[in-house]
Amino acid sequence: MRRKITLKHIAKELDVSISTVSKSLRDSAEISADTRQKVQAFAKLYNYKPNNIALSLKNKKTKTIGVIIPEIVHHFFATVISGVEQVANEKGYNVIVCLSDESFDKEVINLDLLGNGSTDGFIMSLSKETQQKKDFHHIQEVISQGMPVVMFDRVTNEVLTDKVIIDDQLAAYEAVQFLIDKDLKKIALITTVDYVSVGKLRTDGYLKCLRENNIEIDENLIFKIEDIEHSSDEISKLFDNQSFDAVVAVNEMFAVVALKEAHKRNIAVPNDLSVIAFTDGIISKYATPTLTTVSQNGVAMGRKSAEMLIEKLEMEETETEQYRTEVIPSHLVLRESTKS
Amino acid sequence: MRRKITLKHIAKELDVSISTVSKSLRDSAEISADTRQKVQAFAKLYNYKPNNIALSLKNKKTKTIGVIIPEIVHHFFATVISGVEQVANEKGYNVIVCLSDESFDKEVINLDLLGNGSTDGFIMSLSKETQQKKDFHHIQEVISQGMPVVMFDRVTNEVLTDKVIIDDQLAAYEAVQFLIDKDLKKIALITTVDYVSVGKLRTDGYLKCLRENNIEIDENLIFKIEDIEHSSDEISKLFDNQSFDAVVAVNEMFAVVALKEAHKRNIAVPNDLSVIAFTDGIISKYATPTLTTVSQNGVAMGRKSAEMLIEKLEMEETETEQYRTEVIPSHLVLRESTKS
DNA sequence: TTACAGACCGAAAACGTTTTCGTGTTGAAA
DNA sequence: TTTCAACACGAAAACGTTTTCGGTCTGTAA
Repeated sequence: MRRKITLKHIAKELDVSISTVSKSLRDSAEISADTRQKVQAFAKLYNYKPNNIALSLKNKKTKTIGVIIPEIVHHFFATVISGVEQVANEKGYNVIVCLSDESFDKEVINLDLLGNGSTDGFIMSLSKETQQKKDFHHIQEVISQGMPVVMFDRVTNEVLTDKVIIDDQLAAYEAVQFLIDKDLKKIALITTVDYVSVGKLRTDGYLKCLRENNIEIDENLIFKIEDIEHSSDEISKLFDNQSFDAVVAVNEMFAVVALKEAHKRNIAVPNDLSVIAFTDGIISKYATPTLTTVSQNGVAMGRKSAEMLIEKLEMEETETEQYRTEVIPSHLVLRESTKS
Repeated sequence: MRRKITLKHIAKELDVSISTVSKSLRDSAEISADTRQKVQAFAKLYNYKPNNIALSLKNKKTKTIGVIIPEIVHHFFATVISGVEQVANEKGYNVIVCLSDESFDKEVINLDLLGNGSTDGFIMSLSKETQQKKDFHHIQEVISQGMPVVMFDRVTNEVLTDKVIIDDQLAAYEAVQFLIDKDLKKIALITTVDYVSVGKLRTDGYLKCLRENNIEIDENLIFKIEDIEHSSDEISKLFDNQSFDAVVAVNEMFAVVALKEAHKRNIAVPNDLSVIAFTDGIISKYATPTLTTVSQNGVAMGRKSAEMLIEKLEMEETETEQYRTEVIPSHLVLRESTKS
């Protein structure tokens, strides 16, 4: 097992100094063409590659960015990582992924661990628990130590960073307006509990749209679901007790469950019931009928996040503390679950 | 912006040597209780944390493992990462993720990049292109430099490593046998082109089972699809030209497309047609009807891969070159697309 | 008083780089 | 012959750790 070869090995073998080897490999004019050529040939032969760790230590840059997300088994987050990876790759960065599992403590641990030199900056989306606790000291901490942070999707205004979001409120507004334009008035909303920021915003958009269309808000049509596990029973109850001609769900799963419930009760979609889901993921494409959704372009969010972070990283330390919030456009993807 | 504090800073501030600080923090008996206490207090106050990069350089260990997968926007791979992350976390390792995008070149680049000190070992699943080219020199390369590699799912026998797989052939066999036991004889197979190792194995299992049940093999019922984009048209053709009473698909997407095609033609599932898919992912759960699948426990594969890799990493360098292949059990998850 | 043990601490090397600054040699110009 | 520039290379510092090996005290026993 050939061990990794270092400058020192080459130097000893060729009976020159380490400096000479280093300079030769970087084609410094300081070194004679002869020596340069000899060193380069030798290096190539033994497949020399500089040690990343040593470089990181020297340059105080790791060329890696840390991504901390609640979970990866979630199509949206997977697409975001994919986007991050694309531009990271283009710009010569590595991506190190950590999962918070929706836990505040794990988020703290991850940030702590990676914050000590492992990465140059962070891209993150808050865990549910963190959003609930409203405790952001760990994020503040890494920022105050000079690490740029970009937050996406689940963000907070209590800490100054760059942000990448979709305009959830507007998107919900537009989805509801779309339904109203089809002359649907009794629109149910299946959403999450309020502390999930995006759930809250989408609910706000829903409310705002109804209000502006002078449609009375029926609290019974707003259904807050805590966890996805029991969503089926819960949604069944909604169908039992209420009548409505459209449903907006804040995620795909809720929407599909509603779809199935309608199917079970012989309610025809989209003729008797229209359904719109948030998050244009894989489920929507393969549901029966396919789901009309609000696109939530994860790849674009990931790309934009990475671009913003890398820009910060490579900016001369001019210290112009400017924080931007980028809004990724979203639009309705029309499919079979709504009338055309 | 407080910059990161180092041993040197503490040393200067407290007017002792760096060695003393280092030893104090590790509670060495060499240092007087007084000094120790003072240093520790100071370190705590300024939230000192040792620099990971410096430690990596010194210890020649990074405590990170590299994961290289074809793509992440794919539920199965996401679950694998999740599994890897779980045990990595337990054992104090970080996970750095790279995507090959099914490209041989990107696989080489990633391996190359991370191989130079960034990670202690690799967990990977081959890209399609790599499987096609059968060129594994890049993997051989990192191995010969002393980095352990664990391959999962898409593996090759042409390079000696630990492996984690499911017995694809057996799983396919069992799925087909299940259908035969329900008295279904005309069983179609929707699979991928042969160079994808798992597609090949599943096809083999299908063939073997038919043979052993003395059912004549009808080549027209074996349908190889190159890419998922045009699968819809292709599968439609299959329905046009052939008649069959069951379908086995090597992935969820193919299965759902078949489901929809049947729906369109008023073929009742499961009464007139049974469908079984490979890869028990999120689509199967939400399809209509829900899909009976061969479970492919990604989390378990990820966990096992990580365990094997870390074991190798922490093994005394006894050089007992033993390579194991672990088979993750799979089983049928019965849902609505097959008769009970 | 001498010697020696123990307690306490610091210098320095090592990990693998890059880069600055010297230093010695050569050749040509004065 | 002297001087100086150009050329070719090496020594050493720096990044932040850990650890080995000494070294300097103080106090105690011989």
